[in-house]
Amino acid sequence: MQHKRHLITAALPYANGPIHFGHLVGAYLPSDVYNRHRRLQGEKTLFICGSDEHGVAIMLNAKKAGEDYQSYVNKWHADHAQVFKEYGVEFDFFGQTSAEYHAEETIKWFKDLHEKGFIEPRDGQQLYCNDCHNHLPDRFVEGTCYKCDYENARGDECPNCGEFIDPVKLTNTVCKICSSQNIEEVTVTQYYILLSKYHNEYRKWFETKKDIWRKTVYPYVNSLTEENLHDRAITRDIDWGIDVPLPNTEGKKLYVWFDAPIGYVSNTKKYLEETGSDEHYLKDWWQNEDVELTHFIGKDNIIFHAVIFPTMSMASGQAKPADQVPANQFLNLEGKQFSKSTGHYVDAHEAMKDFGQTALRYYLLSILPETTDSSFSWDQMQAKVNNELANNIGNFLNRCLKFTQKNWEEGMPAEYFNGFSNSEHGKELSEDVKELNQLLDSYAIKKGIEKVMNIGQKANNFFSDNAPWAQIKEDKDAAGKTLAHSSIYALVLGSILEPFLPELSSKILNHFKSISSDELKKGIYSGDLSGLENAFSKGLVLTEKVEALVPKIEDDLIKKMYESLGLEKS
RNA sequence: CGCGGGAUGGAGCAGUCUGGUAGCUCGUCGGGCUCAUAACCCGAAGGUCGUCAGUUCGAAUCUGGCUCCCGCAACCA
Repeated sequence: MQHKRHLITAALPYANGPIHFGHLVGAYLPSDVYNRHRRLQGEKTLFICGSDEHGVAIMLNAKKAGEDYQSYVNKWHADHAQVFKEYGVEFDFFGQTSAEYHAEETIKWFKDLHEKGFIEPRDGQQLYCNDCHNHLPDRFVEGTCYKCDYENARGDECPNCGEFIDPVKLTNTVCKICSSQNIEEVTVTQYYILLSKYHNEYRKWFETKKDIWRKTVYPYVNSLTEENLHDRAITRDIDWGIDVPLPNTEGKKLYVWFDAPIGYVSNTKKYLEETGSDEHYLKDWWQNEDVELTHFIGKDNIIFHAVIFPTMSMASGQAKPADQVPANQFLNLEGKQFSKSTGHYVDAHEAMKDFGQTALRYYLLSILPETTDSSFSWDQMQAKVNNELANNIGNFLNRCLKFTQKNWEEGMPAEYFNGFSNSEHGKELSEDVKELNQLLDSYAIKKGIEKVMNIGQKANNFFSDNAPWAQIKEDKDAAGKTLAHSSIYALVLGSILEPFLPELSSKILNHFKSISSDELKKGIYSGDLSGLENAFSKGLVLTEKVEALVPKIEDDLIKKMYESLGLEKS
């Protein structure tokens, strides 16, 4: 089925700390590339994100920072918005789950699921700290394992024997919030979402994804859901979050992971309202079968986007389930995990100041962990940016544009541009661009940017093989034709770089602004070069000053990066 | 024996579903060119595809065991 609309979401960043390269490669850069790609194909897209602002972790850190919850999350929300701006990640809307409009939407979902019999209260045993007065979920306690007597068993799993721990059975239990041992077991009533009731319907839908979803996603979800779906508590006894919309539930809030994914929906609604659109967020988007819904996430979020949210959506009838969940693996830094606390960490804002958007987007996109965990290395970033981006693409543009400008100051005549689209090179270029489209259609973003580099290499080869510097001594028209056709390569490169490196793309296309049109751009992007001869019917005059488009990364800067990590440059 | 993914020339990765001369980018070495950001072009060296066993005429690819790395919901974002 050919989709006409694309609803694209990127994982809601948790408003509890900085966004680093791992988050960018996991969800934000690939979703941005995909969104720009679909837009350039002329398809209608909606790219939605927002801050995820509830949950116990935020409460603890806000308290630690001595701030009230709202201003704490607002601060991180603003910081994240700034990172996205710097890295050129352009959401149509970036909302907040602490906002009133989000609570309204979430309550609607809760009531709907409740009325349809998918939510019910259950009594359960829970630990409560009498010193800091917190209910203690499993990750907030430690104790002695009741199976192997290991003393530092976590509340969810014993690292020694691998047993899945029931936290109320631990002995010598310690509160991880305040280190108190004054912990008691209390009986609490929480509301559960009965995912198990929807197991058959879920599997029926899920099994249609067998040959569509990535092999890092489908087998994993399959193993989690084959037997049954676990009912999950979706309320908590805390004082930050959305109130449970039922009588006699004072002090209970909705669990953060219940409301967070609904944020995609509420933010869509808010966006359409704010922009004065006459579209309806459900009928035109979330319930529209002609919409392709894609969730870009990291592998840690698979269960929520591939199991729980689709089930909530289908069971409530509020929304269609995801079409695609192209989850990415993780990114390491110089072979080890990013860790802010140990300083093995790179601040995304600082990196942007030093390297700029084009270099960072290029390197990060070229190491997207689409199939396996990958590693960020400053040495490799320097090598790849300098050798591939600057020397290949950057230098090609420079040599092509400078040569043209120097020898055809008043412009190149139209006839030089004729014949390219039907030539061997033109046909090959057209095929390559079509292949690029297919790669991006199927979420192969890393292969996509490799394809673009490959096209750049071919452009360089075309230039070198024809040697216009030699041609011009014998036959200026032949040299002119080489340069005109090279300019076409430059124009095409500028167009197809747009999803990946929007800043570089617009610098390239700026040289061609006299001949560009939306129609031509769309044609080129789809691999149809037939509009070129008409576009160049008045020839080409390069009026912009030609400068090095991709500056190289100097050794000193890389050395500085290694020093700030406390590592020797290898 | 909980589940899923991964292990491929110096580095980073593709190829594994659908078995048949091991591929890409970077790095290294040799040559060419000089329009260009000391750049570009051509060529070469370098891998028993984690390990052990099996199936097969033939295995990176299929099967089984093992080792190491990453991740993992069931009131934790």
